[in-house]
Amino acid sequence: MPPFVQRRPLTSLTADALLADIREGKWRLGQRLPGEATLAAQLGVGRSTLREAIRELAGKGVLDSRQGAGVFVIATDVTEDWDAVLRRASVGSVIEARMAIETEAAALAAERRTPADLRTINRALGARRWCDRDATDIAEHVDADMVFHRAVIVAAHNDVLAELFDSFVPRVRKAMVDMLRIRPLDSPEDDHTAHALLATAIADRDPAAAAEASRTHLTDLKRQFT
Amino acid sequence: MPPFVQRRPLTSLTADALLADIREGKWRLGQRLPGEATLAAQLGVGRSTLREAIRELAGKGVLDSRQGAGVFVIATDVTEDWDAVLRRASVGSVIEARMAIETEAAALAAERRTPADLRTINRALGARRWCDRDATDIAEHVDADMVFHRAVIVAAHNDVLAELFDSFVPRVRKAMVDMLRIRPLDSPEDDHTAHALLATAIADRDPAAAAEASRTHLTDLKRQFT
DNA sequence: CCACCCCAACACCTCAGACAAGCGGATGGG
DNA sequence: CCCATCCGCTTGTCTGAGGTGTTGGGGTGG
Repeated sequence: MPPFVQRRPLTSLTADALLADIREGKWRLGQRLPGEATLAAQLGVGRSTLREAIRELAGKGVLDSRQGAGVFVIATDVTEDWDAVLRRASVGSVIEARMAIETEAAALAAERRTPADLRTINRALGARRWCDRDATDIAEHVDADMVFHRAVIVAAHNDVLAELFDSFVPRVRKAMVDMLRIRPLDSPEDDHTAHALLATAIADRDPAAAAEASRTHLTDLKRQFT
Repeated sequence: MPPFVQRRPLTSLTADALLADIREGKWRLGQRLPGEATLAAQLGVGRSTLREAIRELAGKGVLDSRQGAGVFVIATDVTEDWDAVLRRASVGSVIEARMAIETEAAALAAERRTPADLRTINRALGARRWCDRDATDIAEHVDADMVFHRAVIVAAHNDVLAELFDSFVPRVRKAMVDMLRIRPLDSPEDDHTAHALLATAIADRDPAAAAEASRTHLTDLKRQFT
């Protein structure tokens, strides 16, 4: 019997069916799915179609297929959209989270920074200062600031912290641009000094000072937002 | 660290190659990609392989293919699946990130905790102790531990930190269960004392002590994993 | 009895080819 | 100028074949 008319590709429908089965616990977390041939026959689709459906779920992080072993469930649900959380949260909450990440990263960076990391940080610091004095575009200021902070995070050599920071960038960037448009920094010179202090602490391999410098800077930042 | 180059399915490599091309702007947002046959020839892979790579990127929300029309770029960057990052990251990195979040949250909790928060924390602490002494299932121990730590995070009254912690739970939970199965805690009593110390610091509204207690506990934890 | 090695069955991976289904521009009639 | 139709190109789906990696069981030596 030919299938009913369907506007959506069979691949997509198959992926939905599989996800529904996984959600209702037909196959548990970490468990192996039936073989391609078996599953394709059960669902009444061709092997290619099933394979593409599996790929789609693999892209979503639900399935993982290992050659020779089988296809395994690695998540029972699609993860919540992280951007949505950040949009919903207040600026204060985001800065607090940023403080948690950046102070820790600053301390780690002081311990782990390589000469190359140091060069990147100092170059970013220089660009940042140049922007402070000459550039007129506020967005450019903020971007230069982000580049510097990201260089610090990278020097910590921790992928999780780096990824967290990257998630925060768009939200923080927008908030900072909006704020600076309304009320510019009281003292650009002090702002630069705070950043230079952080860079120096990292160069000196002084974790405590680096964390301290990062914390005071972000505390000031938060005060401006409230 | 795992080997830098490891045998990966051609499908996955192809998906990465496409994503790299998109990121560097070879094809712009909303633009149509070359036809499957053309692209497959260019990349030197079979059409099925290319199709599965496209399907994988479609699952990530980067590409969208419409029958008869072509394949289109619908996002130039992939909001990296958070779970995927945590799976790929080392346990050490995850614990370091956890340290960043929990020490900050502990300090905030000490300032903001309500009487209700305190009750929840103490109840979780009690359940945790009970598990230490009577329960036999390792997973039950770990779950009780997670409940306690989550109660602390909730007391910080910061949605972003709470959401971050929740993202970490599955990964950390699995790692802890695996580890405890191989090598149980040296001293369950000391472990309980460390947690009780944290609860007391929060009750006393002492941010520095709370952060300190949280940090020492997680440092010990990290030591066991390395 | 245990530890180790070997191998065959099984699983996914990759390719090639064929035909169906759908979109979009070109075409030609009104 | 408008619109219905046609045709070329694109993706969708299926099938069959051969390749590669994993796993677990049986045989062997200690």
